[in-house]
Amino acid sequence: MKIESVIKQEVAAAIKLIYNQDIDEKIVQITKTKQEFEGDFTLVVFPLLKISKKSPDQTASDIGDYLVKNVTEINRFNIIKGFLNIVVSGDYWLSILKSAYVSPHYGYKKKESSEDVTLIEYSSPNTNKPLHLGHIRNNILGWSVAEILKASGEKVVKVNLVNDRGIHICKSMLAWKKWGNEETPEKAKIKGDKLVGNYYVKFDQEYKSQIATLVAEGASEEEATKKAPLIIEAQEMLEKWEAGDSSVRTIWEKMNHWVYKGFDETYKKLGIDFDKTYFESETYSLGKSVVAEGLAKDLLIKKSDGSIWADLTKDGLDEKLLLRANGTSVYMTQDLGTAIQRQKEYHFNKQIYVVGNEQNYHFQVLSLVLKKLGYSWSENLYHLSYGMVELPEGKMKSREGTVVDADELIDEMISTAKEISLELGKLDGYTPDEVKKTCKTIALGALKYFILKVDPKKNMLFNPKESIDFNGNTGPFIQYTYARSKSILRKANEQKLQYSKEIPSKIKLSSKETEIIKLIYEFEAVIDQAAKEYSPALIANYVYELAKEYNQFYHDFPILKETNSEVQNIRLILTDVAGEVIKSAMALLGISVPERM
RNA sequence: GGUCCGGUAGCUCAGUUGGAUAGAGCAACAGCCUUCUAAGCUGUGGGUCGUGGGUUCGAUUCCCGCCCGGAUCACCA
Repeated sequence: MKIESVIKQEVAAAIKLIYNQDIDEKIVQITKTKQEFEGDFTLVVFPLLKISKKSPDQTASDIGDYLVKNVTEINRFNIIKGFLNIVVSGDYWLSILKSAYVSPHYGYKKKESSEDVTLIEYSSPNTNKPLHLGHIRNNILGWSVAEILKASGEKVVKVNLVNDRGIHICKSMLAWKKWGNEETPEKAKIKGDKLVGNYYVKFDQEYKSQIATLVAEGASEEEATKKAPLIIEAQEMLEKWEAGDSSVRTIWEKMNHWVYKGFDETYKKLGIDFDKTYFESETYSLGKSVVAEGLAKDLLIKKSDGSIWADLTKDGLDEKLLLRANGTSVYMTQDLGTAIQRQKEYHFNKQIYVVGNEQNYHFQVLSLVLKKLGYSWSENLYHLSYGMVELPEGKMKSREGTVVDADELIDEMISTAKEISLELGKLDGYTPDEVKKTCKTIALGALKYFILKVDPKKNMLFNPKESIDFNGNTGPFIQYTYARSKSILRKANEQKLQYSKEIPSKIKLSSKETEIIKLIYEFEAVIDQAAKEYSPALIANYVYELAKEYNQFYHDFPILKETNSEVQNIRLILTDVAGEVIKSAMALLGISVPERM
């Protein structure tokens, strides 16, 4: 049992004995003791004063005496301003270190997978443009949350829903057909997604100039936007696509194929993957029957033009269109359909959508409509909403060319990592292959950590210059700490300082050592908390704390110079375990740690 | 205007179910390479936790009002 729980129980027992009262364990508040005071756990005694009818200090001292007498793990206590600081014995922490060391996963026990399935959808790209910085946040968030959930014992299915149809793809297709001269990624020597993106931009430029011409000829802006020949042609193309026109479908398949190849490269670079990929071209008509059913049951309303709506005014929202007058579905219809389909397919316990906060309203409506239609699991849908990534100059705008391309960013990070590493002489004696691998590891570590350490729901600022910072609270700092720990162990091995698995049961730990063991001890709880809050940021900030603590520790105590072999042994074991916990924690963020750097 | 989210040091961010003197990093300044790797360590300065009220022994945390910033309120996805 966790030591906190033991203390809680014993405090309750103490109150029963001393003040002869039964209490609700909830009012027993056990927190971690602040660094500047002596102790490991702190009992806040204020809530207990009503029961004890004594002064804070007297109450604390009564309970403290009882604890020391009755709990073997508790050595002593001190009282400061109504806070009872409890000192847990070094032997207890030693035993924690020992059990962590002999367990196969060091820091935490991998839990048995439960039967509950969690579906997590992320990435969900459009196929008309390459991935950018915003997608990176989405992708690594989704992937990391999936890993965290797995670590906390859930069964997770990672899905991607590719938006491969619609007017935006037709725009790229049309521009390619008109001005592309049968260009291919191979001929142009660029990634397929980039090529398709270029034609999307081309379309937009030509379209704008057509609008300008029309406006010059006296049309209103609104008219011109609708009447420009290009947009009409694109719409015709979409209709042909829907009708299954083979020539349009052929171009569509060809260009989408290019894009997928490009996306796969980017995903691979980022180190993310999916268990299943859905395509909107296959799901876009889903949900129609559900809407029809809802209408038949009078849960939805039909307007005079034939369009079908959900009335959400009672929930404080507006009416929401579910089916157009011409019978075609909209975004919401599809999402209703896919949610129901996935429920049938996976019987998921919950489904998480990793989608930007601009769609908060959409997901609010999705849940409500499903509920209205009688699906009780609608409350198990969770929108993991994340904020925008902003640049120092402001928001990313594709029109103004201020979008940060995912591939370019990664490449830039890699070359910067290389520059800095060379400058510091970190890569001396590396083979070209090792150089490449290490720089990639560091660059991705920097990028991923920089993004994941921020609370998802907050908008975040991405400063390209400052993000490639390897000092302080950064991925490379943590990687560096791990590499150092490995280096110590290697050295110890060379010097035949073979440390045994036998941990002496009685040895005095320094306060720094105890701090590190406490952090290791917390790891499992942190994972559970992070899983509950879908928060990689929690893991990130935890592992930083551990790395920092450890860095300070081995600065203060040159382990290999230690003359007492028992102390040296303990420190080497601590080094080993702390390193492995850092590695496990970073793995949950999708960040690998190098053996050397 | 309605709804949702944010506002903590000059900047980027933490802050556990309400607890002690609100914490890191960057930037600035001053030190530390004969240790295992200085991508590091130590120290100094920097705060009316947007603001005004309320609840409480105790509020950055919970409730209400206001101010500022963002998102959204499409027969786009």
